[in-house]
Amino acid sequence: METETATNWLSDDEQCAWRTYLDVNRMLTYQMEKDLQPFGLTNNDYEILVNLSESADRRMRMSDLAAATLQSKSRLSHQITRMENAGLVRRENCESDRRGLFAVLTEHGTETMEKVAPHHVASVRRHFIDLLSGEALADLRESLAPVADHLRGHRGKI
Amino acid sequence: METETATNWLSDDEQCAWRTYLDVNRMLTYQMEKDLQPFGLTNNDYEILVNLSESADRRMRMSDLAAATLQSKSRLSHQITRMENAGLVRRENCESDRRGLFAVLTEHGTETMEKVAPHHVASVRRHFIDLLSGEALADLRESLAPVADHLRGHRGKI
DNA sequence: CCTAAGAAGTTGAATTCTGAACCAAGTGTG
DNA sequence: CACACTTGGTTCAGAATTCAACTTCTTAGG
Repeated sequence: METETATNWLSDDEQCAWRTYLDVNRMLTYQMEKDLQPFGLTNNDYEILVNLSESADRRMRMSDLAAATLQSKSRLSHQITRMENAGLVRRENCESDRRGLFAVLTEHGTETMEKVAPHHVASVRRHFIDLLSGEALADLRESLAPVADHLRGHRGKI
Repeated sequence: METETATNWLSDDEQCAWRTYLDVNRMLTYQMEKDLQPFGLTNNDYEILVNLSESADRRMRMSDLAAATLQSKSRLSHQITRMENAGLVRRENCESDRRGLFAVLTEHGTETMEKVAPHHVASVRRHFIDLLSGEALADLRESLAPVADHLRGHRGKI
């Protein structure tokens, strides 16, 4: 009597879709990183800058920023230290909760963001957005949104 | 006279699609990593194992493996060293080109692969494939394939 | 042949990332 | 109020990654 459940392997089509997805993923990340390099920024740096620049007062609590970027507190702490040394952000105390800190975009950080953003958008267009039809893009969003929701609800679980 | 070209910012829809894509990307990577952890493997480890196990004689030249996984030679070298220490692969000399080395799956590597693969497939299904309809999956593949081709042709360029 | 150029890999130092341990400050409960 | 518990964040040590030499072997030219 078979107790082990037979593995539900991926069909050829599924396999192919999955691999394509993985490939795009990796190559796109790689390319974005390359396109950011001339400006002395990494993908991580840029993501922090985006998050801060879109927040009220260009500031975010460390833990919110960590959650938003799906990084560990530890990693974010290091990351912000580096960006602080680069003059892009600074840490500021939180009045209402004295354990807390804000990461705040500096003037230089803001300028950097304004300078780099157009190039980054161009890069995103060139290597992704503009290669998809409007319909394909809409489909992509609709297909991926439930996946995103699923994964968001799954944080930290097995 | 304006010499600078106005930036072609992303529309709301484009922005949303792009962010969803990025989010799925990050969360999915994270989740795959977590699901592999109980087996003592990382995503990188697993990818190497997949590549090797699908190759003739369960072996690949170091540089081919590096190209296939989009890693630098250096990184792959370190990675293989680690996996060698874990008994998953071994290095073997190449007869026809004495500079060359093969990374070869060991018996233990093969067994590990056989043990882990079903769980990994289940994970891929649970967090991605099974959340998409067959049609969505086909669309995804068709949409992403040109992106993959574009990026493949772009390796290393600005 | 002999040499220069290039390809295959490795190595080592500097940087980044991870995970656990830690400190300090807020929260809630009897 | 005092206690334990949680939350916000940093720090340290160990592991992984990057980057720039460096070694060995191959190949192409003269």
